[in-house]
Amino acid sequence: MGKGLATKEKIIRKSAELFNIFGYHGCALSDIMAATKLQKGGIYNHFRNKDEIALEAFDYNFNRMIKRFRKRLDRDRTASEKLNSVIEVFASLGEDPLVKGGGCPIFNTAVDSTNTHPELTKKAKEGIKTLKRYIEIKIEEGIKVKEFVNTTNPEEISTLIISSLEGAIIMSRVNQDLNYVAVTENFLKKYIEDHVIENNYKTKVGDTKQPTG
Amino acid sequence: MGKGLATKEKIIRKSAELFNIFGYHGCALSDIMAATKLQKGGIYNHFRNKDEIALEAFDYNFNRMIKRFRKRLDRDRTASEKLNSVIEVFASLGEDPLVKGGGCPIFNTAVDSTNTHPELTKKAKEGIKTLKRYIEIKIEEGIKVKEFVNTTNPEEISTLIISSLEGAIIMSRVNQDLNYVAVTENFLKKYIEDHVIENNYKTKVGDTKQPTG
DNA sequence: AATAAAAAAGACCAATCGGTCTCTAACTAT
DNA sequence: ATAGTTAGAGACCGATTGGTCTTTTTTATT
Repeated sequence: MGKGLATKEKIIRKSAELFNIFGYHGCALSDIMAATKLQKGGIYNHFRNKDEIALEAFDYNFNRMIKRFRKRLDRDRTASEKLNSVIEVFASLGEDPLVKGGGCPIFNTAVDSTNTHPELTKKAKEGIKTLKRYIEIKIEEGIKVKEFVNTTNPEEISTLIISSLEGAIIMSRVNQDLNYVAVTENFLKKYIEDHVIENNYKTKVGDTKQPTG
Repeated sequence: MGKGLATKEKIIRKSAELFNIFGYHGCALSDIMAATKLQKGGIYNHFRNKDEIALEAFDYNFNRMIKRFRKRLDRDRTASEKLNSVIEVFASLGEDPLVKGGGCPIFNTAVDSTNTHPELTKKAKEGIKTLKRYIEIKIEEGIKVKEFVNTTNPEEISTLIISSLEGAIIMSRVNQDLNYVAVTENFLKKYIEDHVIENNYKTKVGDTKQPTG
Protein backbone atom coordinates (compact mmCIF):
# COMPACT_ATOMS: atom_id res chain seq x y z
CA MET A 1 0.00 0.00 0.00
CA GLY A 2 1.50 3.32 -1.11
CA LYS A 3 1.71 6.40 1.02
CA GLY A 4 -1.19 7.98 -0.81
CA LEU A 5 -3.58 5.21 0.06
CA ALA A 6 -2.63 5.33 3.71
CA THR A 7 -3.30 9.07 3.74
CA LYS A 8 -6.63 8.67 2.02
CA GLU A 9 -7.64 6.06 4.58
CA LYS A 10 -6.64 8.33 7.40
CA ILE A 11 -8.74 11.15 5.97
CA ILE A 12 -11.75 8.86 5.69
CA ARG A 13 -11.26 7.44 9.15
CA LYS A 14 -10.93 10.81 10.83
CA SER A 15 -13.70 12.37 8.78
CA ALA A 16 -16.04 9.50 9.60
CA GLU A 17 -15.61 10.47 13.23
CA LEU A 18 -15.96 14.17 12.66
CA PHE A 19 -19.11 13.89 10.55
CA ASN A 20 -20.66 11.60 13.17
CA ILE A 21 -19.83 14.07 15.90
CA PHE A 22 -20.65 17.37 14.23
CA GLY A 23 -22.83 16.44 11.28
CA TYR A 24 -22.19 17.39 7.68
CA HIS A 25 -22.79 21.13 8.06
CA GLY A 26 -21.21 21.27 11.48
CA CYS A 27 -17.94 19.79 10.26
CA ALA A 28 -15.72 22.22 8.38
CA LEU A 29 -12.80 21.38 6.17
CA SER A 30 -10.61 23.09 8.74
CA ASP A 31 -11.73 20.46 11.24
CA ILE A 32 -10.65 17.70 8.89
CA MET A 33 -7.34 19.50 8.31
CA ALA A 34 -6.71 19.68 12.04
CA ALA A 35 -7.71 16.06 12.71
CA THR A 36 -5.57 14.67 9.90
CA LYS A 37 -2.74 17.16 10.38
CA LEU A 38 -2.89 17.84 6.66
CA GLN A 39 -3.23 21.03 4.67
CA LYS A 40 -5.78 21.59 1.96
CA GLY A 41 -3.47 20.26 -0.71
CA GLY A 42 -3.03 16.99 1.08
CA ILE A 43 -6.75 16.48 1.35
CA TYR A 44 -7.88 17.67 -2.06
CA ASN A 45 -5.24 15.51 -3.66
CA HIS A 46 -7.46 12.55 -2.74
CA PHE A 47 -10.94 14.01 -2.92
CA ARG A 48 -12.69 16.36 -5.30
CA ASN A 49 -14.70 18.11 -2.61
CA LYS A 50 -16.17 17.86 0.88
CA ASP A 51 -19.16 15.89 -0.41
CA GLU A 52 -16.95 13.14 -1.69
CA ILE A 53 -15.30 12.82 1.70
CA ALA A 54 -18.65 12.66 3.47
CA LEU A 55 -19.98 10.00 1.12
CA GLU A 56 -16.91 7.80 1.50
CA ALA A 57 -16.93 8.37 5.25
CA PHE A 58 -20.49 7.11 5.39
CA ASP A 59 -19.56 3.96 3.49
CA TYR A 60 -16.68 3.44 5.87
CA ASN A 61 -18.98 3.67 8.89
CA PHE A 62 -21.62 1.51 7.31
CA ASN A 63 -19.17 -1.23 6.43
CA ARG A 64 -17.79 -1.26 9.95
CA MET A 65 -21.32 -1.59 11.25
CA ILE A 66 -22.06 -4.53 8.97
CA LYS A 67 -18.79 -6.11 10.01
CA ARG A 68 -19.74 -5.89 13.66
CA PHE A 69 -22.96 -7.73 12.87
CA ARG A 70 -21.27 -10.40 10.79
CA LYS A 71 -18.46 -10.96 13.24
CA ARG A 72 -20.90 -11.49 16.07
CA LEU A 73 -23.49 -13.58 14.19
CA ASP A 74 -20.88 -15.86 12.67
CA ARG A 75 -20.36 -17.64 15.94
CA ASP A 76 -24.09 -18.26 16.41
CA ARG A 77 -25.66 -21.50 15.19
CA THR A 78 -29.38 -21.26 15.89
CA ALA A 79 -31.73 -18.60 14.55
CA SER A 80 -32.66 -17.49 18.05
CA GLU A 81 -29.02 -16.98 18.89
CA LYS A 82 -28.62 -14.90 15.76
CA LEU A 83 -31.68 -12.79 16.49
CA ASN A 84 -30.47 -12.29 20.01
CA SER A 85 -27.11 -11.17 18.70
CA VAL A 86 -28.75 -8.69 16.34
CA ILE A 87 -30.36 -7.06 19.34
CA GLU A 88 -27.15 -7.07 21.32
CA VAL A 89 -25.09 -5.59 18.50
CA PHE A 90 -27.54 -2.72 18.18
CA ALA A 91 -27.58 -2.23 21.91
CA SER A 92 -23.78 -2.32 21.98
CA LEU A 93 -23.74 0.97 20.07
CA GLY A 94 -24.60 2.51 23.43
CA GLU A 95 -21.73 1.28 25.61
CA ASP A 96 -19.23 0.63 22.86
CA PRO A 97 -19.88 3.20 20.12
CA LEU A 98 -18.86 2.23 16.64
CA VAL A 99 -17.76 5.79 15.97
CA LYS A 100 -16.58 8.64 18.13
CA GLY A 101 -19.53 10.88 18.87
CA GLY A 102 -21.70 7.92 19.71
CA GLY A 103 -25.02 6.62 18.54
CA CYS A 104 -25.64 4.90 15.24
CA PRO A 105 -23.81 6.62 12.38
CA ILE A 106 -26.47 5.49 9.91
CA PHE A 107 -29.36 7.05 11.76
CA ASN A 108 -27.28 10.07 12.70
CA THR A 109 -26.60 10.60 9.01
CA ALA A 110 -30.25 9.98 8.15
CA VAL A 111 -31.44 12.73 10.46
CA ASP A 112 -28.57 15.03 9.59
CA SER A 113 -28.90 14.78 5.83
CA THR A 114 -32.66 14.68 5.26
CA ASN A 115 -33.71 17.84 3.40
CA THR A 116 -30.13 19.02 3.03
CA HIS A 117 -27.99 16.44 1.28
CA PRO A 118 -29.78 14.11 -1.17
CA GLU A 119 -26.76 11.94 -1.88
CA LEU A 120 -26.09 11.27 1.78
CA THR A 121 -29.79 10.75 2.40
CA LYS A 122 -29.87 8.14 -0.32
CA LYS A 123 -26.98 6.29 1.25
CA ALA A 124 -28.56 6.38 4.70
CA LYS A 125 -31.84 5.21 3.22
CA GLU A 126 -30.23 2.27 1.48
CA GLY A 127 -28.21 1.46 4.57
CA ILE A 128 -31.34 1.20 6.68
CA LYS A 129 -33.02 -0.97 4.09
CA THR A 130 -30.02 -3.28 3.90
CA LEU A 131 -30.00 -3.60 7.67
CA LYS A 132 -33.72 -4.30 7.76
CA ARG A 133 -33.43 -6.95 5.07
CA TYR A 134 -30.47 -8.51 6.85
CA ILE A 135 -32.58 -9.05 9.97
CA GLU A 136 -35.60 -10.20 8.01
CA ILE A 137 -33.56 -12.97 6.45
CA LYS A 138 -32.46 -14.22 9.87
CA ILE A 139 -36.10 -14.33 10.94
CA GLU A 140 -37.21 -16.05 7.76
CA GLU A 141 -34.56 -18.69 8.33
CA GLY A 142 -35.80 -19.23 11.85
CA ILE A 143 -39.33 -19.73 10.58
CA LYS A 144 -38.12 -22.12 7.90
CA VAL A 145 -36.41 -24.45 10.36
CA LYS A 146 -39.47 -24.18 12.64
CA GLU A 147 -37.43 -22.51 15.34
CA PHE A 148 -39.74 -19.47 15.21
CA VAL A 149 -43.52 -19.68 15.23
CA ASN A 150 -44.77 -19.62 11.66
CA THR A 151 -47.13 -16.69 12.26
CA THR A 152 -44.11 -14.48 12.89
CA ASN A 153 -44.06 -11.47 10.60
CA PRO A 154 -40.40 -10.93 9.63
CA GLU A 155 -40.93 -7.37 8.51
CA GLU A 156 -42.77 -6.46 11.68
CA ILE A 157 -40.10 -7.87 13.99
CA SER A 158 -37.29 -6.44 11.93
CA THR A 159 -38.86 -3.00 11.88
CA LEU A 160 -39.57 -3.19 15.59
CA ILE A 161 -36.01 -4.13 16.49
CA ILE A 162 -34.47 -1.37 14.42
CA SER A 163 -36.90 1.39 15.26
CA SER A 164 -37.03 0.73 19.00
CA LEU A 165 -33.30 0.29 19.49
CA GLU A 166 -32.40 3.21 17.25
CA GLY A 167 -34.87 5.40 19.09
CA ALA A 168 -33.47 4.21 22.40
CA ILE A 169 -29.91 4.85 21.25
CA ILE A 170 -30.80 8.46 20.49
CA MET A 171 -32.48 8.82 23.86
CA SER A 172 -29.51 7.30 25.65
CA ARG A 173 -27.07 9.43 23.74
CA VAL A 174 -28.73 12.75 24.41
CA ASN A 175 -29.46 11.88 28.04
CA GLN A 176 -26.11 10.21 28.60
CA ASP A 177 -28.00 7.39 30.27
CA LEU A 178 -27.64 3.88 28.91
CA ASN A 179 -30.77 2.76 30.73
CA TYR A 180 -33.01 3.58 27.78
CA VAL A 181 -31.14 1.13 25.58
CA ALA A 182 -31.04 -1.46 28.37
CA VAL A 183 -34.78 -1.29 28.94
CA THR A 184 -35.51 -1.60 25.24
CA GLU A 185 -33.05 -4.44 24.85
CA ASN A 186 -34.65 -6.40 27.67
CA PHE A 187 -38.12 -5.82 26.33
CA LEU A 188 -37.21 -7.10 22.89
CA LYS A 189 -35.49 -10.19 24.22
CA LYS A 190 -38.43 -11.03 26.45
CA TYR A 191 -40.92 -10.45 23.65
CA ILE A 192 -39.02 -12.67 21.25
CA GLU A 193 -38.64 -15.36 23.86
CA ASP A 194 -42.37 -15.27 24.56
CA HIS A 195 -43.81 -14.71 21.11
CA VAL A 196 -41.34 -15.58 18.39
CA ILE A 197 -39.41 -18.63 19.53
CA GLU A 198 -41.30 -21.94 19.38
CA ASN A 199 -42.03 -23.48 22.77
CA ASN A 200 -40.04 -26.66 22.11
CA TYR A 201 -36.95 -24.57 21.58
CA LYS A 202 -37.25 -22.64 24.78
CA THR A 203 -34.52 -23.42 27.24
CA LYS A 204 -35.23 -20.86 29.91
CA VAL A 205 -35.85 -22.18 33.38
CA GLY A 206 -38.82 -20.91 35.33
CA ASP A 207 -40.93 -20.62 32.23
CA THR A 208 -44.42 -21.59 33.32
CA LYS A 209 -45.98 -21.36 29.87
CA GLN A 210 -47.62 -24.44 28.43
CA PRO A 211 -47.43 -25.41 24.77
CA THR A 212 -50.66 -24.48 23.06
CA GLY A 213 -50.75 -27.25 20.48
CA MET B 1 -50.33 42.93 20.50
CA GLY B 2 -47.86 45.47 19.11
CA LYS B 3 -46.23 45.24 15.75
CA GLY B 4 -42.98 44.14 17.32
CA LEU B 5 -44.49 41.11 19.00
CA ALA B 6 -46.13 39.97 15.79
CA THR B 7 -42.78 40.20 14.03
CA LYS B 8 -41.00 38.30 16.78
CA GLU B 9 -43.61 35.56 16.57
CA LYS B 10 -43.20 35.36 12.84
CA ILE B 11 -39.45 34.99 13.19
CA ILE B 12 -39.88 32.20 15.71
CA ARG B 13 -42.50 30.44 13.64
CA LYS B 14 -40.47 30.53 10.43
CA SER B 15 -37.21 29.69 12.18
CA ALA B 16 -38.83 26.72 13.90
CA GLU B 17 -39.53 25.36 10.45
CA LEU B 18 -36.11 26.16 9.05
CA PHE B 19 -34.20 24.65 11.96
CA ASN B 20 -36.30 21.50 11.73
CA ILE B 21 -35.63 21.27 8.00
CA PHE B 22 -31.96 22.18 7.85
CA GLY B 23 -30.71 21.77 11.39
CA TYR B 24 -28.92 24.41 13.42
CA HIS B 25 -25.71 24.51 11.38
CA GLY B 26 -27.52 24.03 8.09
CA CYS B 27 -29.76 27.03 8.64
CA ALA B 28 -28.09 30.37 8.01
CA LEU B 29 -29.30 33.76 9.09
CA SER B 30 -29.79 34.55 5.44
CA ASP B 31 -32.36 31.73 5.30
CA ILE B 32 -34.26 33.28 8.18
CA MET B 33 -34.04 36.68 6.48
CA ALA B 34 -35.50 35.25 3.28
CA ALA B 35 -38.26 33.32 5.05
CA THR B 36 -39.35 36.25 7.17
CA LYS B 37 -38.75 38.86 4.47
CA LEU B 38 -36.81 40.86 7.00
CA GLN B 39 -33.32 42.32 6.96
CA LYS B 40 -30.74 41.78 9.67
CA GLY B 41 -31.91 44.83 11.60
CA GLY B 42 -35.44 43.53 11.78
CA ILE B 43 -34.32 40.24 13.20
CA TYR B 44 -31.61 41.37 15.60
CA ASN B 45 -33.98 43.92 17.00
CA HIS B 46 -35.77 40.99 18.67
CA PHE B 47 -32.94 38.53 19.30
CA ARG B 48 -29.39 38.88 20.52
CA ASN B 49 -28.02 36.17 18.25
CA LYS B 50 -28.80 33.06 16.24
CA ASP B 51 -28.63 30.87 19.33
CA GLU B 52 -31.41 32.78 21.00
CA ILE B 53 -33.62 32.25 17.95
CA ALA B 54 -32.89 28.53 17.88
CA LEU B 55 -33.64 28.11 21.57
CA GLU B 56 -36.94 29.95 21.34
CA ALA B 57 -37.79 28.05 18.17
CA PHE B 58 -37.29 24.79 20.01
CA ASP B 59 -39.60 25.87 22.80
CA TYR B 60 -42.18 26.85 20.23
CA ASN B 61 -42.04 23.41 18.59
CA PHE B 62 -42.05 21.62 21.91
CA ASN B 63 -45.08 23.52 23.16
CA ARG B 64 -46.97 22.76 19.98
CA MET B 65 -46.12 19.11 20.42
CA ILE B 66 -47.38 19.07 24.01
CA LYS B 67 -50.52 20.85 22.87
CA ARG B 68 -51.21 18.17 20.31
CA PHE B 69 -50.99 15.54 23.03
CA ARG B 70 -53.19 17.44 25.45
CA LYS B 71 -55.80 18.32 22.86
CA ARG B 72 -56.11 14.71 21.86
CA LEU B 73 -56.01 13.13 25.30
CA ASP B 74 -58.51 15.58 26.77
CA ARG B 75 -61.35 13.85 25.00
CA ASP B 76 -60.35 10.42 26.30
CA ARG B 77 -61.87 9.07 29.51
CA THR B 78 -60.24 5.71 30.17
CA ALA B 79 -56.56 5.07 30.65
CA SER B 80 -56.46 2.69 27.69
CA GLU B 81 -57.98 5.36 25.48
CA LYS B 82 -55.33 7.79 26.63
CA LEU B 83 -52.50 5.36 26.05
CA ASN B 84 -53.89 4.59 22.63
CA SER B 85 -54.02 8.29 21.85
CA VAL B 86 -50.42 8.74 22.94
CA ILE B 87 -49.42 6.20 20.33
CA GLU B 88 -51.58 7.78 17.68
CA VAL B 89 -50.30 11.27 18.33
CA PHE B 90 -46.72 10.08 17.93
CA ALA B 91 -47.64 8.16 14.79
CA SER B 92 -49.45 11.22 13.43
CA LEU B 93 -46.09 12.98 13.15
CA GLY B 94 -45.64 10.83 10.06
CA GLU B 95 -48.71 11.74 8.01
CA ASP B 96 -49.37 15.12 9.59
CA PRO B 97 -46.00 16.61 10.56
CA LEU B 98 -46.03 19.09 13.37
CA VAL B 99 -43.37 21.12 11.60
CA LYS B 100 -42.33 21.55 8.01
CA GLY B 101 -39.43 19.22 7.30
CA GLY B 102 -41.20 16.36 9.01
CA GLY B 103 -40.35 13.99 11.78
CA CYS B 104 -40.31 14.84 15.45
CA PRO B 105 -38.71 18.24 16.09
CA ILE B 106 -37.56 17.13 19.53
CA PHE B 107 -35.62 14.12 18.31
CA ASN B 108 -34.41 15.98 15.25
CA THR B 109 -32.98 18.62 17.56
CA ALA B 110 -31.55 15.94 19.85
CA VAL B 111 -29.59 14.34 17.04
CA ASP B 112 -28.68 17.65 15.47
CA SER B 113 -27.39 19.34 18.60
CA THR B 114 -25.59 16.54 20.45
CA ASN B 115 -21.86 17.36 20.59
CA THR B 116 -22.36 20.75 18.96
CA HIS B 117 -24.81 22.87 20.92
CA PRO B 118 -25.05 22.18 24.67
CA GLU B 119 -27.94 24.56 25.29
CA LEU B 120 -30.09 23.02 22.58
CA THR B 121 -29.07 19.54 23.70
CA LYS B 122 -30.20 20.35 27.21
CA LYS B 123 -33.58 21.48 25.95
CA ALA B 124 -34.01 18.38 23.82
CA LYS B 125 -32.98 16.21 26.75
CA GLU B 126 -35.48 17.83 29.07
CA GLY B 127 -38.16 17.65 26.39
CA ILE B 128 -37.72 13.92 26.03
CA LYS B 129 -37.82 13.44 29.78
CA THR B 130 -40.97 15.49 30.07
CA LEU B 131 -42.60 13.45 27.35
CA LYS B 132 -41.54 10.20 28.97
CA ARG B 133 -42.86 11.28 32.36
CA TYR B 134 -46.12 12.41 30.75
CA ILE B 135 -46.72 8.91 29.39
CA GLU B 136 -45.60 7.23 32.59
CA ILE B 137 -48.22 9.12 34.52
CA LYS B 138 -50.97 7.92 32.19
CA ILE B 139 -49.80 4.36 32.71
CA GLU B 140 -49.57 4.76 36.47
CA GLU B 141 -53.13 6.04 36.49
CA GLY B 142 -54.26 3.04 34.49
CA ILE B 143 -52.64 0.72 37.00
CA LYS B 144 -54.17 2.61 39.91
CA VAL B 145 -57.73 2.19 38.64
CA LYS B 146 -56.96 -1.45 37.82
CA GLU B 147 -57.47 -0.87 34.14
CA PHE B 148 -53.90 -2.02 33.47
CA VAL B 149 -52.36 -5.17 34.93
CA ASN B 150 -50.47 -4.29 38.07
CA THR B 151 -47.23 -5.89 36.88
CA THR B 152 -47.02 -3.27 34.14
CA ASN B 153 -43.75 -1.35 34.29
CA PRO B 154 -44.62 2.28 33.45
CA GLU B 155 -41.06 3.21 32.60
CA GLU B 156 -40.63 0.23 30.34
CA ILE B 157 -43.79 0.86 28.36
CA SER B 158 -43.16 4.59 28.18
CA THR B 159 -39.63 4.08 26.95
CA LEU B 160 -40.78 1.49 24.45
CA ILE B 161 -43.48 3.72 22.99
CA ILE B 162 -41.18 6.69 22.57
CA SER B 163 -38.13 4.84 21.32
CA SER B 164 -39.93 2.61 18.84
CA LEU B 165 -42.14 5.31 17.37
CA GLU B 166 -39.37 7.87 17.22
CA GLY B 167 -37.12 5.36 15.51
CA ALA B 168 -39.90 4.49 13.11
CA ILE B 169 -40.56 8.16 12.39
CA ILE B 170 -36.94 8.62 11.37
CA MET B 171 -37.09 5.53 9.18
CA SER B 172 -40.31 6.68 7.55
CA ARG B 173 -38.99 10.16 7.02
CA VAL B 174 -35.75 9.17 5.35
CA ASN B 175 -37.43 6.45 3.28
CA GLN B 176 -40.49 8.55 2.54
CA ASP B 177 -42.56 5.49 3.42
CA LEU B 178 -45.11 5.73 6.21
CA ASN B 179 -45.27 1.96 6.51
CA TYR B 180 -42.53 1.86 9.15
CA VAL B 181 -44.60 4.02 11.46
CA ALA B 182 -47.76 2.07 10.67
CA VAL B 183 -46.14 -1.28 11.47
CA THR B 184 -44.75 0.02 14.74
CA GLU B 185 -48.05 1.65 15.68
CA ASN B 186 -49.93 -1.61 15.12
CA PHE B 187 -47.42 -3.60 17.08
CA LEU B 188 -47.64 -1.31 20.08
CA LYS B 189 -51.44 -1.30 20.08
CA LYS B 190 -51.58 -5.06 19.86
CA TYR B 191 -48.99 -5.48 22.59
CA ILE B 192 -50.80 -3.15 24.95
CA GLU B 193 -54.12 -4.81 24.23
CA ASP B 194 -52.60 -8.22 24.98
CA HIS B 195 -50.26 -7.45 27.86
CA VAL B 196 -51.12 -4.18 29.52
CA ILE B 197 -54.89 -3.88 29.58
CA GLU B 198 -56.69 -6.07 32.12
CA ASN B 199 -58.81 -8.81 30.59
CA ASN B 200 -62.07 -7.52 32.08
CA TYR B 201 -61.57 -4.28 30.25
CA LYS B 202 -60.99 -5.81 26.89
CA THR B 203 -63.73 -5.12 24.41
CA LYS B 204 -62.21 -6.63 21.31
CA VAL B 205 -64.17 -9.42 19.67
CA GLY B 206 -62.42 -12.57 18.55
CA ASP B 207 -60.06 -12.53 21.47
CA THR B 208 -59.48 -16.18 22.32
CA LYS B 209 -57.28 -15.60 25.33
CA GLN B 210 -58.38 -16.97 28.69
CA PRO B 211 -57.92 -15.14 31.96
CA THR B 212 -55.02 -16.64 33.86
CA GLY B 213 -56.27 -16.06 37.41
C1' DA C 1 22.50 9.12 -8.45
C1' DA C 2 19.18 11.00 -11.74
C1' DT C 3 14.67 11.39 -13.27
C1' DA C 4 9.85 11.02 -13.34
C1' DA C 5 5.66 10.88 -10.80
C1' DA C 6 2.86 11.37 -6.82
C1' DA C 7 1.78 13.75 -2.59
C1' DA C 8 1.47 17.52 0.21
C1' DA C 9 2.04 22.48 1.35
C1' DG C 10 0.12 26.71 1.52
C1' DA C 11 -0.91 31.12 -0.77
C1' DC C 12 -4.88 32.75 -2.72
C1' DC C 13 -9.86 33.34 -4.07
C1' DA C 14 -14.84 34.74 -4.03
C1' DA C 15 -18.71 33.87 -1.30
C1' DT C 16 -20.84 33.51 2.87
C1' DC C 17 -20.97 33.35 7.77
C1' DG C 18 -22.85 35.63 12.27
C1' DG C 19 -22.92 40.00 14.14
C1' DT C 20 -22.69 45.38 14.79
C1' DC C 21 -23.99 49.92 14.06
C1' DT C 22 -26.08 53.88 12.12
C1' DC C 23 -29.85 55.86 10.21
C1' DT C 24 -34.54 56.26 8.68
C1' DA C 25 -39.33 54.91 8.78
C1' DA C 26 -43.28 53.82 11.32
C1' DC C 27 -45.91 53.66 15.13
C1' DT C 28 -47.58 55.50 19.89
C1' DA C 29 -48.77 58.65 23.27
C1' DT C 30 -49.72 63.10 24.54
C1' DA D 1 -50.18 67.72 15.25
C1' DT D 2 -45.94 66.71 17.40
C1' DA D 3 -42.51 64.61 20.23
C1' DG D 4 -40.78 60.40 21.72
C1' DT D 5 -40.07 55.68 21.00
C1' DT D 6 -39.76 51.43 18.75
C1' DA D 7 -39.05 48.71 14.55
C1' DG D 8 -36.64 47.82 10.65
C1' DA D 9 -33.33 48.73 6.70
C1' DG D 10 -29.08 48.02 5.12
C1' DA D 11 -24.15 49.25 4.87
C1' DC D 12 -20.35 47.39 6.93
C1' DC D 13 -17.13 44.27 9.59
C1' DG D 14 -13.70 40.49 10.48
C1' DA D 15 -13.69 35.64 10.37
C1' DT D 16 -14.50 31.53 8.11
C1' DT D 17 -16.39 28.79 4.46
C1' DG D 18 -15.33 25.38 0.47
C1' DG D 19 -12.40 25.29 -3.29
C1' DT D 20 -8.29 26.29 -6.78
C1' DC D 21 -3.72 26.52 -8.22
C1' DT D 22 1.13 26.84 -8.09
C1' DT D 23 5.12 25.31 -5.80
C1' DT D 24 7.76 22.34 -3.06
C1' DT D 25 8.72 18.02 -1.06
C1' DT D 26 8.65 13.22 -0.95
C1' DT D 27 8.48 8.84 -3.05
C1' DA D 28 9.22 5.40 -6.65
C1' DT D 29 11.74 4.00 -10.87
C1' DT D 30 15.63 3.32 -13.43
